[in-house]
Amino acid sequence: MSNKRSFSAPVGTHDVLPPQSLEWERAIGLFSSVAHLYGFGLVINPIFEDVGVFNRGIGENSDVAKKEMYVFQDRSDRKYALRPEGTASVVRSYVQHNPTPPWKVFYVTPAFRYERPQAGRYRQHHQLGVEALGTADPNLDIEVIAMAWRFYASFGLRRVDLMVNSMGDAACRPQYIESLNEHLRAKSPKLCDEHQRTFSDNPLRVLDCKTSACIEVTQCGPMLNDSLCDECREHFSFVTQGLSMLKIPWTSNSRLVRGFDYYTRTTFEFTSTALESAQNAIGGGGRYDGLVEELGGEATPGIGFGSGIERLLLAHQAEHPAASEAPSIDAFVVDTTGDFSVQVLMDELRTANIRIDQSYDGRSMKSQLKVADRSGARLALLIGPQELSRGEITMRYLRENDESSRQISVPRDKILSEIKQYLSQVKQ
RNA sequence: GUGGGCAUAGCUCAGCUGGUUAGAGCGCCAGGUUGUGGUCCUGGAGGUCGCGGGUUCGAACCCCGUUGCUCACCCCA
Repeated sequence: MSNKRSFSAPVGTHDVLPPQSLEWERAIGLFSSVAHLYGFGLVINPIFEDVGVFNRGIGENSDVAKKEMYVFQDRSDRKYALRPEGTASVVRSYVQHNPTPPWKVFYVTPAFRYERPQAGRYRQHHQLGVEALGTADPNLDIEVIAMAWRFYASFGLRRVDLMVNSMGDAACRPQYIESLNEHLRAKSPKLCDEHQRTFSDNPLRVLDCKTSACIEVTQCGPMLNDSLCDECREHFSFVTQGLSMLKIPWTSNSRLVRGFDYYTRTTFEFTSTALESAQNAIGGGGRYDGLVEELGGEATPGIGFGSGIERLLLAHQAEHPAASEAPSIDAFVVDTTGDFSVQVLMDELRTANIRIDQSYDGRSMKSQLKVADRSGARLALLIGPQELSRGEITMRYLRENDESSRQISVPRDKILSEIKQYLSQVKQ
């Protein structure tokens, strides 16, 4: 042991190691291919931005901007923040590059928020998501939600609930907020302790409050979906009809107020009913028709969706506790000769897309076979002095039980076809 | 920002009202079989009992502090 002090990952962050990282690869790979099915292309943005991108983007009064951002100054005293979510960065890059709309992109990114960690909540978590800018067509809302739905299903999640709502737009929301504010002001002594003080900062947040006091007050107050203007009402009804046509089950939740200020019209959230912890939202999103303008671009509508990878994996684990892992290599080379020809053999097999591993440090055959077994490989390729001198390889079937047919001798130049044949036969 | 629980081997954990060389299972390494894994048997390595202080003849155990982990509130993914 060294006497140097050691380090561990910062609070609220985690190392993802094999074999668990295989699940990450699966989630990201699947998401990428589903996104391509819907015409989205990959966008890669910096993980830090001028702090203004997020302050203006997600709203200075949001909890995230007020107290959860990782803000820092670099050596030239510029003020930056680690991205707390994906959308604002993507919109910033849309404004900067001015691509031809509709611009449909997907991303996979870490996201940083300074919060106390707990089950399903971390200081660095990871999100995958899509953004589509340049059209207010409600068909796009349907596609984005349907894409998320399809992604969850193909990932293996069945116990997912979808809630949708409309937040109104610049025409009708200010009026609604005003009437809600009036209602809250009149009933303010009946609100929960916190919202008695803070309701006027962002009255919509009170709708999201889980205390019975606030629920009682808001229940008898004005409802968002009753005060939508005709355009918003029509948009919302088109989206929900579309979801029903696609047989995607949804429920309307007029209390669904998401945490960022930029949302307009459609908002939605997916929760996993398999998750027992308090953090059961696995993804969500909505329309943000004012955000591009807010970040200095031409007025451009947009809609997006984001999902937390950690929560996806938690939900998957909750639904499939004993999911088995596919072996990650095909054949394990057991070599007791140390001859260069073995290195050449492995090179040849890998070139032919056979996944090969070996053990190191000149261990005994018994010990190497033990490692071969543990590796999950179906085949062991034994090469000792005898095989070497005869130009043969002993191919041992590690997953066969019948002792009499457990291994065969294969000429060196037939080994590749023999391996391929065996693997294709067991893989189906 | 607030509150609860927990820190003993790589992992999961035992360790009695404080008592002498700190344990188990799994994992790892080796041997039993000098060319054969997954079963079995034997042996081995691996711990300043999170860290610092205090009480005591004596502390993994009691007290205080501290750090970390964890769960919940708030909010979110």
